[in-house]
Amino acid sequence: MISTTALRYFVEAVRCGSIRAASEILFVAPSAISRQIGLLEETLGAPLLERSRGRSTLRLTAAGELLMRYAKSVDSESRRLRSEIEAIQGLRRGHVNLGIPESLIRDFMPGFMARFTRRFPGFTFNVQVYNSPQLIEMLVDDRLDLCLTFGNVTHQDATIAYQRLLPLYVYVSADHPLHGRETLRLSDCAEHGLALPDATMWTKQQYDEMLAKAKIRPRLVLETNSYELLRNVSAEGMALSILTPPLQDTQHLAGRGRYVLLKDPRAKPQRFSLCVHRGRNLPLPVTTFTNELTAELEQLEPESAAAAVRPGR
DNA sequence: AGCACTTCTAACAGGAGGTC
DNA sequence: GACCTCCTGTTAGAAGTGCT
Repeated sequence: MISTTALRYFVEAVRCGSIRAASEILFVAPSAISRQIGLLEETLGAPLLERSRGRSTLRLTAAGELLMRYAKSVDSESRRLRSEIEAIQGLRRGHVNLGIPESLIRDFMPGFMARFTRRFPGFTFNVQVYNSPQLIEMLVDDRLDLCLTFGNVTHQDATIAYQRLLPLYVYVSADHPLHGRETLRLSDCAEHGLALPDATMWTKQQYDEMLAKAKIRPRLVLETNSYELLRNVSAEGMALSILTPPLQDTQHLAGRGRYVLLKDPRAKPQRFSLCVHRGRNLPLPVTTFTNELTAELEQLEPESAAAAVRPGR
């Protein structure tokens, strides 16, 4: 019998590329994950991962590929089961108070909500757009049912329903000298103008530390509390900006520029989380919405999605 | 070569469930 | 309720690997 915990750990380790990274997502020690995967291998009688110490990433064996396929089918079946149970319960109406950061206004959320309301036409929404720390405050005050945030969630009354780590990218306009590069390092950006978040944004401190560690004093062209503006001034060629990739690999999100992976040891990936109020008994419609949202987010592969965003129109 | 990062193993702790 | 067993977690230390 395959343990669901072990299967969840295995999937997360594969998704993160390392047991260490998975342990941060799952909030358990790396040894616990290693042992669960070891027990899975013992149960199935075959190695699932090609491990190597150091900084190389985990690789799936043939048996591991089969198990990943099995895990996806289990996930798909459980969603189908949930859907059928919802149909039995007649769950087609409800209201959701949702909080999202500005960067999701055009990336992912509109498409997801449209798909969701096609399935659940009786649902209505109130969507509030704020910075991540403000969203958490609103969540724990019960002004929101759930919220999506970037950055570490440290509030003791907020609990994380889903999260993943997103690598950092540099947004480069079509006519910029760095436009053709496959990857960039922080030192590559040093001689170009940068547009960065201002002090009201939680990412400012992270970026400041990152640039300081790289011994780079950026030529700051613009500071703002708007990620949309950061992206748009970069698209116009005014400056480079450091951003997370779009969650959805739609061409139109690339605009006039492209996202180039920031491949630098000092560039730590950003945490992207779906949060709910700890201990709060959520209404069934909100739980349904949360489950659907989580399921869709889990289907997304942000790194490949970002790589797929090619130089645009 | 030294450091940082990672995985693995052993020892131990605590919770849940079963039995008396 | 007390005791036992099993499961799953943590911590500490060893050892391998990659980067500078």
